[in-house]
Amino acid sequence: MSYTIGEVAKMFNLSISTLRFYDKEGLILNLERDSSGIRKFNDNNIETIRLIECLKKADMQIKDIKEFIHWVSLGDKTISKRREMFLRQKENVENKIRELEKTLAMINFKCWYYEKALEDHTEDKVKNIPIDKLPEDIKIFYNKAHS
Amino acid sequence: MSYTIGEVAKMFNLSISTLRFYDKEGLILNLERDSSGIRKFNDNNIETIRLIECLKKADMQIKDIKEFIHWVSLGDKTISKRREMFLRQKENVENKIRELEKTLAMINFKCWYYEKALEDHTEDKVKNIPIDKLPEDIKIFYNKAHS
DNA sequence: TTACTACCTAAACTTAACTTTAGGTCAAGT
DNA sequence: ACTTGACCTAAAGTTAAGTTTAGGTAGTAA
Repeated sequence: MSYTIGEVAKMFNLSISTLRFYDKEGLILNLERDSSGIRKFNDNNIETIRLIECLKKADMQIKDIKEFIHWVSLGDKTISKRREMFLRQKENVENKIRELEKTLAMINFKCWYYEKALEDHTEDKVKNIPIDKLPEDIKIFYNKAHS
Repeated sequence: MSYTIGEVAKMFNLSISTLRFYDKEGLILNLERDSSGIRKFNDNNIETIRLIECLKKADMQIKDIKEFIHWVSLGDKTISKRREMFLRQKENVENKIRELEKTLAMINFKCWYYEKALEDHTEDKVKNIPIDKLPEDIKIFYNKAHS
């Protein structure tokens, strides 16, 4: 199975120029072309793009993804390096999830706060509720957001 | 209680120039100065910075945070707008967490993959295991990453 | 008095990750 | 024959979010 750049762009919701940019950066190993120079993406290339998207979500930089791809091209002698990279990224993403859960707690607190302000037609009342007088479930959000 | 810019920078692990940049952008309302022009951050300003950091983690842009802060300055008549903004951000962050959980599944799969490759001293064996022959717990990672 | 540290401003610079532009090829349809 | 649409390249441009630079003030410590 092989795909054109336009098909792949739609598949991943990336722009065509982004895919060309990844290719130019050397992120997509063994990307073949037809006789007139048009890129033909195979399933392996698709998996690479899925991986790139994954590593981008983990906030890895292109230059580091590039380095990883280079290790792949060096074969079995870099297995250990690559494993360590993924172990680091695992930590990374786990931390990021924890951070986002704190962020969500802050946002949940604010949602409650503005719900209350909307009921009261003013912010003044809810603003002055001391922390220990907050409803128990809301106090949990507040404390998580400030931890 | 009031704090210098250096103290606040340490408190949030931000650079001093970042805090000045936020101030210049108008993100910190009612930030006072002493007689020689030195910024004095009060508890309210500190809460604002905590909020900015939270909204940044939700991937909100400075210009949108600025808009929100502007709404705050307009008082009670913008309560509804502000509430809607937090409701959108809640969706946003929840999606982000779901995405990161998918990312984590991919990374967990890769960790297993390279663990196996390390045992085998080669990638060749693990690379050729068909999806339906993967250990059940690993198949879960694989499927989640490809969902 | 001089040195040090922490603060200040305005403006120029940086960086990553694309995106846009300008100009071109190629196959298919009318 | 010609137009359309999808592809191509190299190179310049964009954008956000800071960071750095250059030059200055103010309080303290030896």
